[in-house]
Amino acid sequence: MPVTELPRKSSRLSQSPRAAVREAHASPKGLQTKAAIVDAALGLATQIGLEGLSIGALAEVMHMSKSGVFAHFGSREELQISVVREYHVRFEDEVFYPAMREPRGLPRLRALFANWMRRTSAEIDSGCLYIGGAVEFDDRPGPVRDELASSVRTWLAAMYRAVVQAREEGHVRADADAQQMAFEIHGLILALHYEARFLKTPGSIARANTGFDHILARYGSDTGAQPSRLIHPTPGNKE
Amino acid sequence: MPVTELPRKSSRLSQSPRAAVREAHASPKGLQTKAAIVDAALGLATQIGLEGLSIGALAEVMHMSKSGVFAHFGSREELQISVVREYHVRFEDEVFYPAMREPRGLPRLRALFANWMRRTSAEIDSGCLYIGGAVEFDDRPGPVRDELASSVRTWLAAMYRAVVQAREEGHVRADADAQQMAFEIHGLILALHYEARFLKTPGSIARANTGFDHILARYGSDTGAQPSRLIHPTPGNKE
DNA sequence: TGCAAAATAGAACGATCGTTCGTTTTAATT
DNA sequence: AATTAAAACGAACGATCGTTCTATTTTGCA
Repeated sequence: MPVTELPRKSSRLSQSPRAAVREAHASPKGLQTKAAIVDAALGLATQIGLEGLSIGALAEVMHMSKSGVFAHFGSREELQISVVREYHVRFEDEVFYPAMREPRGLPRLRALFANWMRRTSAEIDSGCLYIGGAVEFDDRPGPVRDELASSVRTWLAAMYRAVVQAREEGHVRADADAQQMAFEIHGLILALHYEARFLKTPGSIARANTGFDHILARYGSDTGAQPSRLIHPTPGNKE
Repeated sequence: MPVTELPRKSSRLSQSPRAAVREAHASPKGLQTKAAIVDAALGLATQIGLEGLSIGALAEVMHMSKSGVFAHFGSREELQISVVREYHVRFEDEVFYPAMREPRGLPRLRALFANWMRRTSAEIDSGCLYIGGAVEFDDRPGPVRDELASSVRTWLAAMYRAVVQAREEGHVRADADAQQMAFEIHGLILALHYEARFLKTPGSIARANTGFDHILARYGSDTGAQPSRLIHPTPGNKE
């Protein structure tokens, strides 16, 4: 299974030709307000979903006319794609790149999960676009779904790679199934989002952290398996 | 934390007064077509979501007029609630009650998970209302959200109860945290739904089953921890 | 078989949606 | 300061939404 490296500025480089042409003729002011629109759109989309995101509501938030907002994207679909790309960039900056400063192996894997947890915990109020978008575009083919799936796969591949490296470093058992381990970790994040955001079950954050410890204990090499504490323990885990 | 028993005919008994009055004057034919409408609506809702469910599309599927369909419910919201109730009833019949025939403790817990897995596997094509609805009604208060959350909580409480009973029977460690165990199991189902339905990752079903074995191995009492095989192994787990 | 009631149809409503078009205002450049 | 292009506006479009109303058909019961 091929796992590609997360490119630093992939979001900007991989834009559709249409948007690229559009921005080639754009003036600084245009780019600035477009960025502001995308920012507001991201805020709306994480709350009411990518499908619920309407240009009318977005225009109202921006104190602009519908057509004024619309002109920056050319279609609602292009707006949705821009929102997904923006989310992807922020996710990278907040979760992926900071963890890359940790040494390969268990420290980096811990940092990836800790950062992921911190972001998901914050998203208990706002909502996660990768989770919400997955449900909305389950069986709705098209460029928005492709963009979403591509972003998520890139992130999960990074997680998988960290597990493989931890195995190479001898921090997890040599016979550990990296895909299996990444799958179980993914489940913890999803359960946290579901139970904390929808059901509002108290203690979900602590349970996700504990679940990660359990996974590490299971797959940890018999030699250097510390009692496993998170790099950056989130304050307020007890509730 | 109180865990209530799943009442056998709760769905019929707990209907809103408005719908109850309506059906008090209903003729057999009316109830019959209403059931058919709810059935079709459930099919649509699992695919495009409860929010995407429109009366117009539903009427087209039913070969009826919009107003004809509408009259059975009085509002779109009441239709959505009916769909959630129907989903709840089917979930009970398919997942919960069959497992109750298994003896308390580990066998029943295994059966609950196996049935849950079987249903979620089938829903890779159709979609799960409990998962999709949770995302759609994350922060959208109202009776639909209440109905959804109530149903899910009832089911998760049943799962929790099975874990507690397995602990009482000595099938899992006496110091095991039942809420924690139920949380981790829930995560496996969510990861399966996400990776199989949205990302179409091969092997997800097998990974969910393996994850359950890992959880049982972790929490299993040192005495009677069999190598853990599922009651009803789903055919085609390898892919 | 006749009669009342329930079930369904059909048309129309106000609202909102994404989108288009022509115009006007604003910004960037010479 | 003048010129040109980009940005924003405002009105309107066709479509679809949930809902309401009245009329018609169908059903269940005496």
